[in-house]
Amino acid sequence: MPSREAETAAERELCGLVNGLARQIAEHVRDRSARIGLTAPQGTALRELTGPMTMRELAGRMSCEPSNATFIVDKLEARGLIERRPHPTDRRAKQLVLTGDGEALRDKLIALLVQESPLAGLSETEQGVLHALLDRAVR
Amino acid sequence: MPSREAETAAERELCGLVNGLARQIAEHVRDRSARIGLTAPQGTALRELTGPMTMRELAGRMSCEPSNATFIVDKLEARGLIERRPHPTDRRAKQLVLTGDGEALRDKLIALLVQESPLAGLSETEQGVLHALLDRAVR
DNA sequence: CTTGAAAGATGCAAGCTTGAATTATTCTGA
DNA sequence: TCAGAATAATTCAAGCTTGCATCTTTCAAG
Repeated sequence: MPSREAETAAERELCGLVNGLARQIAEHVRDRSARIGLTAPQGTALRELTGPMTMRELAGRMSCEPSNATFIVDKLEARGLIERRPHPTDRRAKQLVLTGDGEALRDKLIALLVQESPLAGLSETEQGVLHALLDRAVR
Repeated sequence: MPSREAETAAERELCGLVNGLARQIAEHVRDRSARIGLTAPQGTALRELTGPMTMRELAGRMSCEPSNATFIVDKLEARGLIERRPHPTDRRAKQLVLTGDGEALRDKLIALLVQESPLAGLSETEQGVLHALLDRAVR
């Protein structure tokens, strides 16, 4: 039976590993986004725009504050990749919609992101186990 | 056998989970650091200062750029928690050493960080499996 | 020895992120 | 109905992070 001390040390190491992997993933997104002239957060936003959604929904998917989503969407809108439309049923909200250019660039980005994913080192079964564990951890 | 498409979708979801957990860990550090009057990066630096080390080594442990480590160490030094000493064998480098106050505050922080860790939801065996998987992934 | 490449640390500009207001709109209960 | 709470989005200031340029010191090949 490991000591309490060794236990917490292992836990801290585990945190380090999680952060390291997250960092690697972020680096991957940054690299691929740069190839199409976008910053990492801009690329993340484009990736998460799987369909029309509100600012808040996008912020949730990007795991960032709504005010930050505003900042990033401003950039994408200025580039003509996104449109901010009035929400059909809630006048408080905006509905984000990709333009034609936005759609095209998103397809390109997705294709780039698939290549050499940081998780490629794990088999499909391993990814399944990892998924289950993380699901339980973040609960 | 899952389609290529479903496969990449699962992979993307997995990335989201990793980021989510990393975020939760960061939030935990931010919260505990705040209780002793430090920001999250300052707390991380204090936690990683397990002994005398160079700026570069600290940056490596914190997974950040050396220039950022400079910024953060400036703050901790101004607070009297850290000292920058000349490195004993390499005149290019600095040796970071905790002051008495620094040691005391670090102990307090470690004790706080142990409580209700985001990974507490996982059993010890599960943490072991997770550790092995992440190790393979970040390789 | 000496010259050039590399490594440690820092300064700075630019961009990212957060948290705390602010405004507009919707929801809820009396 | 209507006042108050809650929600969507935005603005702004302050702090964080990165990348690049610079300086100093060390290393390595000739």
